[in-house]
Amino acid sequence: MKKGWGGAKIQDDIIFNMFNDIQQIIEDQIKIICAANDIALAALKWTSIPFAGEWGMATSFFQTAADAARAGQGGGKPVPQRAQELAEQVKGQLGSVDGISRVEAVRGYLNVYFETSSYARRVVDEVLASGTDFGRGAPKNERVMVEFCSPNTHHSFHIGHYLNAMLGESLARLTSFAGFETIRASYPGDLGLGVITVMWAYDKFYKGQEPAGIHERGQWMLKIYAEATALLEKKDGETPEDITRREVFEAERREMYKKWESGDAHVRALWQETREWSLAELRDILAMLKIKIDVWFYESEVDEPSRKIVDELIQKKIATDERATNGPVIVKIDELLGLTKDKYRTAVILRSDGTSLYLTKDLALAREKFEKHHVDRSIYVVDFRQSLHFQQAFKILEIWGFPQAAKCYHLSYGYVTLPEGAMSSRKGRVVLFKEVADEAVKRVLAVESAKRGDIEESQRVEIATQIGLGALAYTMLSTDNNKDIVFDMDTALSFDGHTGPYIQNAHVRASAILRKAGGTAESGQPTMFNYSLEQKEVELIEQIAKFGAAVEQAANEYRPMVMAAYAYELANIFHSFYQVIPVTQTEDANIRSDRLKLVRAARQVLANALNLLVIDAPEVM
RNA sequence: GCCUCCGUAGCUCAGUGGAUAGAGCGUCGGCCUCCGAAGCCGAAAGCGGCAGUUCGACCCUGCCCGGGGGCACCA
Repeated sequence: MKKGWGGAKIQDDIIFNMFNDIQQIIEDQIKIICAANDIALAALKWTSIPFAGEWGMATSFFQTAADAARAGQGGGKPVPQRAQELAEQVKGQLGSVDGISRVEAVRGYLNVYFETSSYARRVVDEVLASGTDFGRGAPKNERVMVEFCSPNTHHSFHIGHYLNAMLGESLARLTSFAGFETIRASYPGDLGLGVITVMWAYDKFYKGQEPAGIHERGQWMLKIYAEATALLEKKDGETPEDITRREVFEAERREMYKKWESGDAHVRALWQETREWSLAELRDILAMLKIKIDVWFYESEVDEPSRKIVDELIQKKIATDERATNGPVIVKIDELLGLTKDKYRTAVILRSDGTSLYLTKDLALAREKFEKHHVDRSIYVVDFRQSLHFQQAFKILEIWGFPQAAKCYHLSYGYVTLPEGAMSSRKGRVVLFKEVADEAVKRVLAVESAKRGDIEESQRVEIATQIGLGALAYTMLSTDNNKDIVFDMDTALSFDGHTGPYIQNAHVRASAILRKAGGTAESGQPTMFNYSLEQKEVELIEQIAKFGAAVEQAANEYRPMVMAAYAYELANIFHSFYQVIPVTQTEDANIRSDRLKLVRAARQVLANALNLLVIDAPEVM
């Protein structure tokens, strides 16, 4: 396990969690054989056999051989050679096991091949019996809160916010599916200088001119922000008049900030109105993305209560009060921990003027999450620039005495950059999500109309929306979160290859086969698989069986990308299967029935995986 | 200076302490009288550098080189 909480290490053998009874029998036998031959067996680690087309599990004897060599045993032979001898010895003495077709010893490995028919039956029947619950983890008795989708108000929703939303929602679906009780929380930043800047410019230059549409208004506010920033910014070659004007503007903005803080009725009303515009846009986009936030924390509502924790931290000798000398209240984290090098450094938790900071609020909010919402694990989906902030916050929570601090996790992610460089709200150079989404749907619709003129228009639009958003979602989730995503419109909206639509298309093809076969034609038949399965069938069944392990890994490591990779792999195998394995045209009725079941199972797992990626699974496209 | 993330094929990205390092795009070459070609099959091409740990390192550790981010009253 690379990341995530300190839970149990993910075992490779979870891949075989449907068959761990068989694995246990083999393991017990190996132990008996080794004991009988006076071999000190090292811990057995099982992996899947890395050769396509055959299905089984493997373990190596390198560690056991190395241990023996270190102990002066093994006759001084090279480790690989000795490992091979051990593998052969075990193979020779292993009795026949029900469900195992054959065993081989190769290059230090013991390969145990499953008897194909019985495993195919188990996998396919399990999927069909569980349906949308296939792959769901057992209840973990822990409550997880995922805080995500926390844009600042008074700006429009851009693709950076969209990346955050997709990461958070996918992660929430993953933790929930893996068995954790999951709460989705949003924490919009609805105060601060950026907010005041927009209000000032609106009030002074644009009052009452706002467009009616939710998104038009959001984009319009972004334009105002960029304009206001330009007006307030020092520039080269300013005339004295320019400077005077700029200073007057700056004074007006400061004045408005003060009025906001003192609760001035006009400024507060202006704030409420403009703030609501942003929140309305946010709610609209969340609805479009099928994201339901459970708990809303507004920065403005955390601000005042957060100051109360400062006294407590001073009392507990965690914080140092320097206000007597016109200083702030600080926490000398490194000093408290006795660290000599700069690591967590010193954090300010209250300005010298008595106002709170981002950190103050996050500390107060964390306590509320723990005490009021009884959160055991707290995940923050916030970009990587704030990693020091969260390290400081988590460390202070730990010193403060919250055991949950150990289970706080900052899911950081990289920038969404444009081919021409970084986005910048201040410069107004941002790619707005709504524009991209509209363009995506438009492009898909063009393809759709050309290929599927037979589908009626209203349905075409619906499908195009599913495919367009699927392409965007997959672009966001298929790169690991610690890397920047270069957002190129043509790449993000491509529908070929390693994309969301490719996976959706596999689901569509599976649906088409089942449709053609006529509903549940195969459902009354017992699952047999008592014929010689083709390589692509075995590969497909194997990938289906790995779904539960992928869910566990993605949830445990907080990495939606793991699920994105799994889903692509499954789609890829299905497409290959589709190409070479006839299903509806199979003459043998029993084989046809089994293959239909396999297709139904594959479609189910594709749908389950897509759902975890916040992507719809259409039946036609 | 300190902390942190990153460096894998021309480009964008996966991946593993051990059996042949995988995809997509791009390039080149095949496949629609056969469940939909948003597809399939094939070819060329790769682990930044130097040490160390280990039976075994692309993976772990240290250093170096190259790039991003952060470092007391922004969020």
